[in-house]
Amino acid sequence: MEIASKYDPSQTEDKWYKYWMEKGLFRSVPDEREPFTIVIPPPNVTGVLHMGHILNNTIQDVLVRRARMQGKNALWLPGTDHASIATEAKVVAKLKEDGIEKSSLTREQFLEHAWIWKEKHGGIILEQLKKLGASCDWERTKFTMDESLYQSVIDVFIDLYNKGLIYRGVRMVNWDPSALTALSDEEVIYREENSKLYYVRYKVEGEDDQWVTIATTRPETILGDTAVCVNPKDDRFRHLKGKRVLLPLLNRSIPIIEDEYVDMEFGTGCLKITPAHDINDYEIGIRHKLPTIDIFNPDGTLNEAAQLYVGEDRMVVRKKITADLDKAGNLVKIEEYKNKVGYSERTHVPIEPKLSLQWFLKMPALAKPALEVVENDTINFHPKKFKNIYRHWMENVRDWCISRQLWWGQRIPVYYLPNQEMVVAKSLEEAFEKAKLQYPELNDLKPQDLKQDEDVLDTWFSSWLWPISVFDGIRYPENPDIKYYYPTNDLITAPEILFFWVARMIMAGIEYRGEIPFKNVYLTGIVRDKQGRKMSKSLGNSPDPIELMNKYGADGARVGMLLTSPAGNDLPFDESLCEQGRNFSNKVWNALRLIKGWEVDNNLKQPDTSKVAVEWFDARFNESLKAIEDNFTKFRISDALMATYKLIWDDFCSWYLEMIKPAYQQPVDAKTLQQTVGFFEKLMKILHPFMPFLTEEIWHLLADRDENDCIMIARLPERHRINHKVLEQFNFAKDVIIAVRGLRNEKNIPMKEQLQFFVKKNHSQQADTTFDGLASKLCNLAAIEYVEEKVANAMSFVVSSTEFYIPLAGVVDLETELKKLEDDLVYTNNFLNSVVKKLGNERFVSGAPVAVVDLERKKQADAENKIKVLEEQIANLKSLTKS
RNA sequence: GGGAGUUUAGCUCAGUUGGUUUAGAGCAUCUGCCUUACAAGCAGAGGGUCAUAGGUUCGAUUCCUAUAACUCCCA
Repeated sequence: MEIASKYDPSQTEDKWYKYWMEKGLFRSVPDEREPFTIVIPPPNVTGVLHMGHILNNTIQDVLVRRARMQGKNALWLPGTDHASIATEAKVVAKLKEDGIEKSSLTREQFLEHAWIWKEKHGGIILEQLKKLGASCDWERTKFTMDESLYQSVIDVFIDLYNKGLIYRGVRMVNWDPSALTALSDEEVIYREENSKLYYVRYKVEGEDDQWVTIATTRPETILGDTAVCVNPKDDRFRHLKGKRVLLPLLNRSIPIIEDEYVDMEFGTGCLKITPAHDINDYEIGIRHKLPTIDIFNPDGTLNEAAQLYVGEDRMVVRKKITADLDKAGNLVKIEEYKNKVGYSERTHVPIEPKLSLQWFLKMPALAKPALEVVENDTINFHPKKFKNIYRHWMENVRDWCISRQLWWGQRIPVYYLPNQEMVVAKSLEEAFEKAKLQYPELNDLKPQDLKQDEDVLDTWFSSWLWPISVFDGIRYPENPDIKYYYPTNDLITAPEILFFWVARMIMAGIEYRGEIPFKNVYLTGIVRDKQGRKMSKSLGNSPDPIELMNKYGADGARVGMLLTSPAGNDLPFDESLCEQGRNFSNKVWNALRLIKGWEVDNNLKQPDTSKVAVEWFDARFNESLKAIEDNFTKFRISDALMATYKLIWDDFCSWYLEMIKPAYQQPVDAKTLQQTVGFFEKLMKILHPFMPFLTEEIWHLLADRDENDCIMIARLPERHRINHKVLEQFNFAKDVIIAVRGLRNEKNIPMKEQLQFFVKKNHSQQADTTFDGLASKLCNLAAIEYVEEKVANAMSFVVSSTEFYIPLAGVVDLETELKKLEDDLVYTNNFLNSVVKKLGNERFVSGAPVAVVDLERKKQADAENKIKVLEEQIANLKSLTKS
């Protein structure tokens, strides 16, 4: 069979994915095996695949494929998130393009459009994940607005309301005047801006020509001022205590109050207080029982309460009021000023702090057990450092604002009655029945008198149930799926949403299952570009993952992402990483080519060299396997991959295959071939979770297999005892081989030229000839001869305290040889000194553990032996140069 | 302003309760090779005052304190 010299992923990847799907290999149903479950962090329906998804989903696929190959019943459950605000913004924009205003539609009409949009665009990411090789059980794909998940959210709202944990209250929220909704803090982006600081003077009431000057970045909010505040320690304003000032333009009388909050150094040390439009002012307002005057309409224009500029936009008013203040003689000066302004992540308009009636969930009682399970390591974070951050947040947790002024999402199941009361119920019918019972005085109440709350719930209020609701465990807590798959095993997500999502899932898990939702949380790094900026679509600094996969193969891209992404560390992405992944694919591919290219001779006996090679590689394999397994238990995925990479590239390809490779056009013996194919299969199994496509292709090329015999459902190799002796023997031989190669390199001796080779053991050490045959083969030595005397006219080197000689008349340069030996001697002497110093220290010898002292003694003996040999050689060479 | 974290080779990172040859890996760099699996390759080499200053200890990259720089979170 002809095998191309370059591996071509486009010939294999789609083919095998289709094959796995057809065979139903991703499917999981409960059975008697141990389950292994991962639920996907559901991507937004608005999204397209970006580099963060590639990283995150590759890690999940690695873990789930490995678990499957360990014989567990592995389920990776996929799905998407309805992403309230992002999706609604997209749909609104799309409608606008078609000439439709959202305000012209009813709620039902709008939702119809939204569902059409979702059906069309919602599955893009999941389709793209298939190209990555994601081994999800697609038959179980869920969406946070599916009927069962929607109803679970409503049930939970009602339950928490009945438990007294949900309440309605006034709070300062981040208001998006364009989307007309409250935003969570994480949906606000702060940008440093060049703005202006306006100095405005207020006249002191009842005084002739006394003024107080304040500094503000937002002069338009003056119309909502209800006080002026100074620091009680500030002597400059002592005389103003108890007085009042007149608001410019309106001449409203407001008090001068004192509060420690005021920074005496900033501006004039005198602060205007607008409780309705600034979070700090709001808190001062509460402390001093100030009235609040809300001067803005929801869309950012001024309302009647402002008295002036009514109906005009806040940005326009800022210009107008500045001019009017100037005209009225109130404007003192304007300074250039840099400050941070919050913008809406979705609509990019400046957010407006706004007082608003919202629904809240009380957090402290939910947070307490959720902190405990992390503190006592029932749930483990990887890396551990996130435990501190988590604790800090959970100890300072604030109530959760769960309402959003949107249509796309789970509508709040609260119904308002004509008598200003409300009932909470699953449906209008139920609410109606409840209302009649609770308020019999409303005797002619009709269903249409009930008005359901217009708002929907925060998207996180549905995703915090995800690990339960995907198995319908809220509505049917005893169903077989939830009982089998919950709690899930590992959650892979980004640190940015540790609080908003992870913490809340833990709370929901404990509240509704009495059990944690997952055992391990692996926090990935953030994918950044070379300048350290987060990769994002808006910056346009992200490569298209699909093109990346086309260019380097999905396997190559997966390896590229994993290689330099230790948990929790940011990953400055570089395409060359994927190139490295592709190169590795090709290396593995060519190992296959080599093996498949050999003729087998069944009459041939296995050479001793191959027998030794097999013994060594078996030991090396088990040694690496131990390290890889260890890395996996610690969630050090990139280290596990690197260990696998080196085992294959360095140990298998560079050493083992060279050891057993038959001479050109010579056949290989059957036993060696069979053992080598066995090794290759084991290596492919270990590699499979990282590079699923390549390994499946090779699996089927290595042997004729039954159509159901796929590597993705094969069992991982078992680890056997490690033969440490052969590893030590090899390490010595390896040093010798590298030294010979170095000499060839240095002296320009081609590989073809065979070398004479002499070995002189010292200090009555016995020669170990186990690897002699392999050394001869790999270095092209004529023979290895053991001698008692030094060899003259030869190049030489020392490994440990054994001398090696390669006689080569003409090329030996005594001066260089001498220099090399002397350098080596200096190094070894320095080393010996450090050891001797340590051992000469009385308190070290008596204080350090015996094993440590013994080790130092052995180092000393080794170094002394080597020094003796080096000194002899130097003396010998010196006598030659003289003569 | 409060809290957390980071600082080890040109880059990205390991370094597991302080001792495992005067610190390791991958990539990059340099040198020599188109050697009949692979130039997406082979063989070899160089490269670090472990951020700085103190302290504890027989011994510190590792523990403590201070300083500096950067990052993130909260306000």
